[in-house]
Amino acid sequence: MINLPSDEDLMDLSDLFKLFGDSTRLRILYVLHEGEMNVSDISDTLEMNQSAVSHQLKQLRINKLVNARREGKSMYYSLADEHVHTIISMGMEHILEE
Amino acid sequence: MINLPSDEDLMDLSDLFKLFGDSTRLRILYVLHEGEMNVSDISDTLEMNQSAVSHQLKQLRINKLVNARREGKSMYYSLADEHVHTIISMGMEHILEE
DNA sequence: GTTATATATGAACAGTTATTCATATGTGCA
DNA sequence: TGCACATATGAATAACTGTTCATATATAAC
Repeated sequence: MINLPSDEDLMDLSDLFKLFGDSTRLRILYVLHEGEMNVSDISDTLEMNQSAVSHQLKQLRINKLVNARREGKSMYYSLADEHVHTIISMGMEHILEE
Repeated sequence: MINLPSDEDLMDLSDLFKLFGDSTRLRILYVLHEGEMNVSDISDTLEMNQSAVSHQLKQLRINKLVNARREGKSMYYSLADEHVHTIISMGMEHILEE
């Protein structure tokens, strides 16, 4: 007999991985791995539309992959969790191996 | 200055994570973590359409997350890579923590 | 208050994707 | 060869998702 996680956990888990399944969000996570950064600097660094960045940051925030803090007019984002780095590293190992 | 992976690597990486971003494929991977299994048994275990399972297995195979071998009329699938297990475990830790 | 800057948000559109159905291919056996 | 079983595949559909544009909200300085 096979011991599957509950449907709820499976949904949560696939929702989590969906976040990593987009190269834009991966780029944002890579940038934040260097340290916290505000929205305009992220947009400039990645040469992306501010609105697109903001939409993606919202998803990352809701799913607790990043933290946000306000400083004056700016919002600074940072990685929330060491798992983020581990998951990306494992994935990178996989694709680079062969 | 930030050291981003190449665009190609980022695409490969997001494509890899997309595979984990679907609860059907996660269920298949969980089942295969118990050991190799053929397509009909996977379909029965997960109460899924045979065609749907086959389509998903094809994606997993193309992306080298599973191996396939034929035995008579049946095709037996198994996990291809220890990274699969590590990635899922890290994800599960993340969602269960809080 | 007004204005400028920074970020967030809603709606719309285009592109992608999982599932289903029907059918094809492959294998074993009589 | 013919038939049954196992799996794969192509097309169609429905649902989802990322980006853009326009605009709203928030903060600071005046």
